[in-house]
Amino acid sequence: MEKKYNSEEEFLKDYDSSRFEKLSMTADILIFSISDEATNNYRKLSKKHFSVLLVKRDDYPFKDKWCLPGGFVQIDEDLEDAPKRILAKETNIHNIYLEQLYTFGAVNRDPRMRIVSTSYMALIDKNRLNDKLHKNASWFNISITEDNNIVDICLENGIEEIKFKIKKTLKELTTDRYKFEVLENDKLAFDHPLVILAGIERLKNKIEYTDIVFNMMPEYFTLGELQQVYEIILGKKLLDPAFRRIIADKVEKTDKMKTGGGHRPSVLFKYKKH
Amino acid sequence: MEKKYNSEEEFLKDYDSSRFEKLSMTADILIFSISDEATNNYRKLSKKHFSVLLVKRDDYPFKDKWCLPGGFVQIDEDLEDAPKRILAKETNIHNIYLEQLYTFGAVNRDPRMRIVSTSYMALIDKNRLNDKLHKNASWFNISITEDNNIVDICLENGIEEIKFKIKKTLKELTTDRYKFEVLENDKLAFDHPLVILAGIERLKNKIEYTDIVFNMMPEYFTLGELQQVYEIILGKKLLDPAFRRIIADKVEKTDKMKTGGGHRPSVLFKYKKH
DNA sequence: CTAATAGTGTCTATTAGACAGTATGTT
DNA sequence: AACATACTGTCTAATAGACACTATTAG
Repeated sequence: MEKKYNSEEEFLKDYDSSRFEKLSMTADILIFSISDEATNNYRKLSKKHFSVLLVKRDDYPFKDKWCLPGGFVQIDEDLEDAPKRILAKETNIHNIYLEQLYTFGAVNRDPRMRIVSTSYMALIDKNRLNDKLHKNASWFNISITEDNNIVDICLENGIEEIKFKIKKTLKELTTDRYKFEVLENDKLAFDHPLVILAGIERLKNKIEYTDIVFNMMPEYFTLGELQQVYEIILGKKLLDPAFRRIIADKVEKTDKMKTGGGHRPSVLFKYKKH
Repeated sequence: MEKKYNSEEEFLKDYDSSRFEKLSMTADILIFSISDEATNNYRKLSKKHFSVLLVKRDDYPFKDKWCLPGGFVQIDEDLEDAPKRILAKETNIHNIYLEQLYTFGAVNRDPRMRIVSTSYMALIDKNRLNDKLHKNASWFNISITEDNNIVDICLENGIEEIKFKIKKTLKELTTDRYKFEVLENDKLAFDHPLVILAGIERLKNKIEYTDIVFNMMPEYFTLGELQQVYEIILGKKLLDPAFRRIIADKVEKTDKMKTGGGHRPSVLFKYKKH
């Protein structure tokens, strides 16, 4: 029989916080951005890639594998402050777009002990980064194909290639939710393949009904560049007039132009808030 | 200087899991359903309500306040199994729609100690529940109004009324994300006002592009009933022909009819998977 | 007959998709 | 001149919104 208390204070004074075995939490961050690939044809636009920042692990566990930037949530730190702290360490930018993605908590997801991880998605404009990357960090371009509910993801940074496959199976009857299962993965630590996929899907989805893309754009951009970004994230070509109609009220014409491309110059636009 | 290890096994054997102070986790579940309100006019359809299951707290902390069903995540239990276990205890239904909502982790959200809580949203058809509710549990009808970024929510179960207000403030520059702040709240424990709002918003959003509503519908229903459910969740009237066009390929006509309403009988439909 | 809901036809307005055409810089 | 991209006009198809009308039952 439990003891009876007369007030909240009395109860709290007596509370045994070790009644349940405690666990650790980490925060992992998917930092997404857009990369430019130089072209050898002076006329052509530089090809854009959608990329994610990974860190090579120096230490155990998963030594020499790649993982998302992350770290332990401190006992006196709000959950959402952990990714902010890590982001500040990893980049030198302030005011970064950050949103909570999903909390992963399989019992054996970490070999050290029970660790639950809340993942976050951050979107940045790489150009603001002025090369202050952490020494083990590297941008990987993402390519993704899906066939018959098997998702193939390939990440490459010019030196190394990371490939993995994830199987999606319909979980419940009346839902759009899937169960995700990692089929092949040599080079990524933890359950990070799942986190990466979750982030890509969230972004793909949100780009259609929010303005989050602009977090990855420089201050001034051409509509062609913006369209390219939409195209690589959505994974499909868009028709120019339709695209321009849709984003017309999200952008603002400036009096600047982008010239020097071996073709007609393009007007530079700015993001315009609602 | 850290010790150097030669293998993952060696490292793990030596790993000190108490390097960071650990914390506890709970899972809270928003169980949503649709309630019928009896009418005194034999002709009229019974009014439908959108409702949430709350539990009155018998013990400290927050003794005598209402809260969401929830409990501690066990050390040897997958995160997503915790809400399933709690749901099984609270209801007698299997195969319930369950989706992870958000993880709340403010340092002082629980007066006992550091507790991070992952919230889940469950959708059920109350009719399958055959009255096996937990003794302290009760269904509350939800009404919600928003004015000038202040959300007013009122929950009532026929006996008691729970009112609270939440202020939404735009957080970041280029996003749709808000910061939520509870302004008034006497009767709900913890940060559960925030959890409830997060759930309502998620559902409101998802009802438009998924089939989740059908998790709250009985096997056979009329299109009028289905439309009523859409209307209370979206908080607006819909036009019949438009509604029927939209859900046409999600439902299947049966040869059953619903009669006895003092008006033209209605064909009963079933959910049809894509 | 009447109140109340069920269910459909159709017109219009808006939005999305497609294609063709014109414009203009660099080498 | 020619290449590559920028940008626009317009036709058509599909979708959403609105309204009016018919149908059918219990009391």
